Amino acid sequence: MAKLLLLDGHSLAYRAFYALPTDLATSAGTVTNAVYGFTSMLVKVLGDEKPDHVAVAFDAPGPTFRSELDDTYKAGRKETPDLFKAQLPLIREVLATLGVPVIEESGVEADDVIGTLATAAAAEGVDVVVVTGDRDAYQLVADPHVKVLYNRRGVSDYVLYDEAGILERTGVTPTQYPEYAALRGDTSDNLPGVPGIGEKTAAKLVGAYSTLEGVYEHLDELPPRQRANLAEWRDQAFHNRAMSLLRRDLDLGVSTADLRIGTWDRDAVRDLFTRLEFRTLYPRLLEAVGDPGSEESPAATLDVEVEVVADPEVAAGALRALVDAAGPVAADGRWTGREGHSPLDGLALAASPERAVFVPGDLLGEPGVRSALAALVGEGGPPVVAHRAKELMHGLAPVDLTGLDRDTAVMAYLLDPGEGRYDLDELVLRFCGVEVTSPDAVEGTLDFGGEEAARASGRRAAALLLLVDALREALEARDLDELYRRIELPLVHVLARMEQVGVRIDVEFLDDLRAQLATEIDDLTRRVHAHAGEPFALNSVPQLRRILFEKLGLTPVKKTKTGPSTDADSLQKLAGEHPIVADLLRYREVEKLRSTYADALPPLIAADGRIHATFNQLATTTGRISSEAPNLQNVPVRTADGREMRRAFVADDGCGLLSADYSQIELRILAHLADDPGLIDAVARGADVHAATAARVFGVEETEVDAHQRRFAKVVNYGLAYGMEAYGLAQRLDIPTDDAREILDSYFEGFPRVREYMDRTVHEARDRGYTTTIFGRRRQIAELASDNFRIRQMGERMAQNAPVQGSAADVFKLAMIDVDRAFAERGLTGRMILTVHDELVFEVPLAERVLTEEVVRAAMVGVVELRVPLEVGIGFGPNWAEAK
DNA sequence: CTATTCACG
DNA sequence: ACGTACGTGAATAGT
Repeated sequence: MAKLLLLDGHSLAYRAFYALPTDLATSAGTVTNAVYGFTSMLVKVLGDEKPDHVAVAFDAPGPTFRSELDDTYKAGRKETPDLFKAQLPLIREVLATLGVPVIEESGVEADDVIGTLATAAAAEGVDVVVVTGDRDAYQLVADPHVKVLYNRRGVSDYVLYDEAGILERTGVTPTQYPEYAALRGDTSDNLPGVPGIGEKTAAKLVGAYSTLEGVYEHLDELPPRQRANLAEWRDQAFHNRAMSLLRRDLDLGVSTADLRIGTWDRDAVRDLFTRLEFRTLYPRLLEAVGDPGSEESPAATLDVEVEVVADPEVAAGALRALVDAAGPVAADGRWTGREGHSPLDGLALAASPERAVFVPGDLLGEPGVRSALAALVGEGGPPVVAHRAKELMHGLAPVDLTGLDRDTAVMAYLLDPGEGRYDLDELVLRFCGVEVTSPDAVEGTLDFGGEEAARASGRRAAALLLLVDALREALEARDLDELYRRIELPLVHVLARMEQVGVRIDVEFLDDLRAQLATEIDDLTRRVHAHAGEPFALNSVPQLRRILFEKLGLTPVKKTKTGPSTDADSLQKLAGEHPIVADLLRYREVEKLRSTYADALPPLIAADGRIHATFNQLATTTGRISSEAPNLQNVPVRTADGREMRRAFVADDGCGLLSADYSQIELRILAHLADDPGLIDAVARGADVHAATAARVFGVEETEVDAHQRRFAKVVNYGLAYGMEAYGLAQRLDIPTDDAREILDSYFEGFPRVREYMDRTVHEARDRGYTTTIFGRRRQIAELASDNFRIRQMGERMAQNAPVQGSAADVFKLAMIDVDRAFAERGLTGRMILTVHDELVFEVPLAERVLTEEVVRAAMVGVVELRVPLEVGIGFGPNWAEAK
């Protein structure tokens, strides 16, 4: 039986456009999210439905019989974004290359074309599947030959409706659907339904009376409210029905036979997909529709022979054999618990994509196996490839992964730090077009002997060898390999060691602090309840809103999506209106300390009395490191009470904590990047950077700068790198926006190259689609191509900030590596324990303090030669609070 | 799962 | 009229 697939091109592409991020773009910056989404939908349904005929219908430009009937039709819709329109020609190009007929007819919509083609084909006995995101197509299912594959949302949420399915979903038959839709209305087409009649009532009425005419003949049988509304909205209802009825009798000049799937040019499709940078789609297309008759087809699945070794002797022998491998050796760790947080349950190793060995976890502890492993992955062994090597290092410890050469997750991060996810399976599919997941790995299968897990791990190790070549090529093509080798790769070792060392916690101190905070919270809770005149959940914003703005009648300052804001900024402004506000602010402060730090830290203390946070190298778009479980980069410091928390972070016996931080590193980076003589001079002169910049901006001697001027300059200095505007400056300085504008203007007059640099940076980012740092780190910024003014503006600020924040991150990471090396060279035993964007904290034996300070400073200051000197501040103390 | 708030650089 | 400085992680409430 023949089968015809009909797609509503416009509605599917539109869904894809909103479902996928617009940073899905080629490296040249062409946004392709709708093209990609639509094409992958097409490939998917071609594979699922295996039709022998196919066509895509588009809405023709210009008026249609519906807009003639109703000049407000679809008026409620937002204007079609340019970013979407620009992708339509590409979609047509994809379809043309694939040989899929595109049909559009002026005066009607895609749905009507589909209605016509479906009706004709069904009459010929052809099965029809209509793929669409438009519910009007439901009416076509009245014919038993026709089904609708409805795209509910996104690109992958589909449901296939036959007649029974429509009845179940809507409560009416396909034939009755237009009657039902007429009563219910369709807000997205600007067709209001009858008030008080929703899906349920509409279905009931149509079920009882079949048609609108039937409903209106029996109005007297209905409850008064419904009767009145139906009567009043009678014209609208009939209008709605006329609008949703599909045309099925168009003269399109094509017959079903014209839509038969033909051959397509394999090279042309591959070239097009390459140009669009669709790395996964080609193999998926081959999988879905088969090869259009050509010799060699790329391996879409991975054929790996995985040997599971069960004996220590055999395992050690296999490992020793790998040492002599000609090329790199890939390693994949297997955990049953949380990755990187428990011993390995097994390790797969591969020196070729065809073969892997899997060593079960219990064998890894055997002395013979361990020494063979140490020789394999340690110094002098072959280059090792791994994915998320830091976690593997934890799993292998005490064996050192000194031989690590390539961490594919880190490589993928450098290619696109905005991606956020770097799953091995996805990367291998994307970059190599190969499916890693074993075809015989059936979900839900019980894996008694761990055999399947072992095979999966072996396949991952083998796939790594394919992936690493593709990634290396991509890094080299973008000049990112130097950044990888010099900074990111050595950093993996430094971070792994930091996580293993951890930071010691003074539990007793923390307990005391916790008790104090709890007492104060109780007290404040009582006071706030008394002010409110009733108890309520203090942490609930809705409840607090009701108390403040309804019961107590305070004046809303600014609003959020859901109501007036209660953030600290707003509360501050309300402090004069009611005494509850001061207590509330204090409550928030103390509650934050308790919940986020005092209560959260103790459960994270390990058996060694230390907290081992995870430092994430792949988390930020700018290149910074982040910290989680816990976040040790936001431990309070700005207020005296908050700073107390830092006393809980202590040095081991006989040691102190040494804290070293770069002074104004971002401002210095900016001075360097902008090459502004004034700013370079102000920063280089040293004594007081903010006073020096103020002197230039306000045209006075540095010694004559008053406190206001210095504060203004300081806020501008910090805000500059973020693309701060007059309004933002005004907010922070609590001055009129006009005054802020004047300050900003004279600032840029004093440092003209800074403004030029900012403008240049944005332009370059717009042209290229990404920004770069001193060391070539890239950040893609798709927002710059947005048609939404606000999003585009945000993109401009990101583009201004990313090179500064990112270059500072480059320098800082390099400093971590250099300090680490210097410690080893100088025989220092201090250990790096924390990294906080521009601050490093070390646990240092008291006897080594002086030398360590010297070494740390020298390494940090000398890490890179900029147009301005780098400065480092150092403190030392028994705990983090006193190490400042 | 999202919104709000808030801690840090 | 809106929104307005970048980058994070975490707690809490509520749908």
